[in-house]
Amino acid sequence: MGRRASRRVSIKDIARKAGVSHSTVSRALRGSPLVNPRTAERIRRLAARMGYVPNAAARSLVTTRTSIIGLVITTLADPFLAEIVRGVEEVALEAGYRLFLATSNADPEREMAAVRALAESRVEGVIVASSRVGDLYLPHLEALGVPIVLINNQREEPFIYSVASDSRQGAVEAVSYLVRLGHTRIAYIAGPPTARSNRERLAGYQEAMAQAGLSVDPAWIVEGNGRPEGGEWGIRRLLEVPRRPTAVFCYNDMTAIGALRAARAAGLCVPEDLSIIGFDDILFAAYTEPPLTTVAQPKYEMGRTAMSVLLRLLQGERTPAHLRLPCRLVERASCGPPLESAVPIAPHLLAERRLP
Amino acid sequence: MGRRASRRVSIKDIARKAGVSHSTVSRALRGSPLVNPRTAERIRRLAARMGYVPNAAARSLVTTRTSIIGLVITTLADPFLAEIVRGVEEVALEAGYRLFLATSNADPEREMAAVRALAESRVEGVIVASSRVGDLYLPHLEALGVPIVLINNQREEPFIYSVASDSRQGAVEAVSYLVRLGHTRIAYIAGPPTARSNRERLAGYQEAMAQAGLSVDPAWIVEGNGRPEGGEWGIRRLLEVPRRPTAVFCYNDMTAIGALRAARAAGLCVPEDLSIIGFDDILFAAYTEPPLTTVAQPKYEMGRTAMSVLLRLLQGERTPAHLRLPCRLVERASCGPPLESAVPIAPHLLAERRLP
DNA sequence: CTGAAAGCGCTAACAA
DNA sequence: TTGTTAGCGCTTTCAG
Repeated sequence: MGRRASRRVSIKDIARKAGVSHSTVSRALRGSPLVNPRTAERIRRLAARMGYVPNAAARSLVTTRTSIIGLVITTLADPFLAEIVRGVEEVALEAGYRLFLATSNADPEREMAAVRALAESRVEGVIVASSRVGDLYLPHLEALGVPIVLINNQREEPFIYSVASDSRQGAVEAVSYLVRLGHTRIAYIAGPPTARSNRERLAGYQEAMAQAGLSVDPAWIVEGNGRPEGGEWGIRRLLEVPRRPTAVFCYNDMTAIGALRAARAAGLCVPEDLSIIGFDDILFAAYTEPPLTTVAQPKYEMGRTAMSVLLRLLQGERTPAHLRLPCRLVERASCGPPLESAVPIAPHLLAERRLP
Repeated sequence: MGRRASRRVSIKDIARKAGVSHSTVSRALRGSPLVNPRTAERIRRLAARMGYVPNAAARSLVTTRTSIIGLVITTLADPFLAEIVRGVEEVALEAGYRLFLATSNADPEREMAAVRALAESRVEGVIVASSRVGDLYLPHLEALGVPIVLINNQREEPFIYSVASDSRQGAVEAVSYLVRLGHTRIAYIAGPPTARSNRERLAGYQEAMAQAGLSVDPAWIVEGNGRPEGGEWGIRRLLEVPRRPTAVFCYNDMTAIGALRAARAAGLCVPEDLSIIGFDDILFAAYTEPPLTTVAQPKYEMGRTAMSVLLRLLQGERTPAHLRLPCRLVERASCGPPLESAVPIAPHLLAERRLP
């Protein structure tokens, strides 16, 4: 009620009022067993009444512990990150840690400023949740001398801790789903060639095809860039291939959105003429036309896991350096069995086919 | 290069090596004029070489300033927030402030924990960037006794500082655009009835209609909920209205996405049979089918402005309590002139009309 | 221009 | 069980 902001009350103020020493107050407030339970209770009540709020700076100065974790993100604009951050924060809070936000927007100057801020506030650990961390950034982060956990890092950093989703397994999941649907000619529209996730998804695609005894026409693997344009190019290229695929596995949902658009522009019906499957399960995937079947990454769990790993490192415990969390198929409406006809129906006949 | 993490170097360490007192080092490092420029330079070089990093906790203990701003967000999952946070962070960084993240996910317990964390770390100010802040939350935040700036707050808090986009003006923008296109029968699919933004957009809609000398059939104003389902219901209702509208202004883009879907399901072509306009310009608006014409809120600017207002408050300067930033029309492809025919063409004729 | 000394709010020996 | 004392790393008087 009467908590005013003017000069905050300190343990000394409480001590004076309670007629004890400030160390007794300190002990009582932290639940030390070295205080008479009755005085302890009295002190706690008094502290509450006086509106006492511990000063984190003072405490950390003497304990040399700050209970702060640096959360490094390239950009919040990545719709992917929200759930990850939620997971991180939840575990952090439970363990009494706070989150310091450091976004860099891929600007080197900002990155340096962010690292400096993290250093000055003496973060105890760092979680990097950004697909692409600047080449210079990571070394500077390491110079902080605190444990670092990377989430879904695109480059391989063997010397560091990381949590990632199992892109390869997710890709296998997607492609074998298409195989079960009856497809035999399945294409892959790739993402950024340097991205690790792209290499893994490609590997998963090839593995699933091989497992199904299906051969892969090299023309079915086309380049993309992880954005809608990439999906559009991809579909256009794919439409010219002699043995035209009946299903397309896309590097990610943004690519799939472009693919959907290009397919429509070419007069193809999804999924009747072409099945399209994405990867990521972004918020928007449920609202495309048709709603996008995709592979969901365990975002929230990755966040939780990363923070748990960091916690273990902070307690000096051993923990596996690289964790992989499985992905999960999300069936919506952009995939279906292939049409009986070997060749997709020409666009000008499409309208007819819609009449039952 | 040999920056190791073992016991950090302090100004005393530097002082010893430089043969001066630690206060001289302190002065030199902060660029005080009370030091011989030459020794100052020498000290700074030495500090850099020794890998000195100031200890924010120690400094803030004596200055009683923390340079920390609390950033309160309900959830990062709102795609809307990313740009706002970017703006906030940019200004904060420029001014030497750091951001402390406090998300609550609308969980009262989490909210309390978050407030406590903010209090203990002695944030100097708070920015609340969440459409809906818990009824209990705000009073607790105010008990912190530090300036608070709300961004796009949905309830009216007359006693507090706020930055918001001008929803009414944005709505006028949207509706008069439809009027210019030639529409006279324009509907509004509303958002959450309690939301301030909804009331303002409705007011803007009515204002623009009146300005254009157009009467509003009450049946053209239908309920929604700010999510795609709301848009779907809305369209279904609107399709049954005797004087059927030729254009629909939606409370937000998510509503518009639902509207788009329902229109398609009803066999209507957008924009030929029905123009649809959204609000917010979420990332996804560019990728709907057809790409959504909408009204963009100045997200980034709101973030910057909010932080600037906070800065001014922190410096004890006067600043307007409530700021409104204008919205801006983003033309894409979901709006067009109304068809000459008074009644939309029946679905089975649509295919024909596409061939010219 | 520089140094000595005090103290920010707290924790943690060490005594009593 | 409690109080006394020292000190975390820094800024800031106050004297020189």
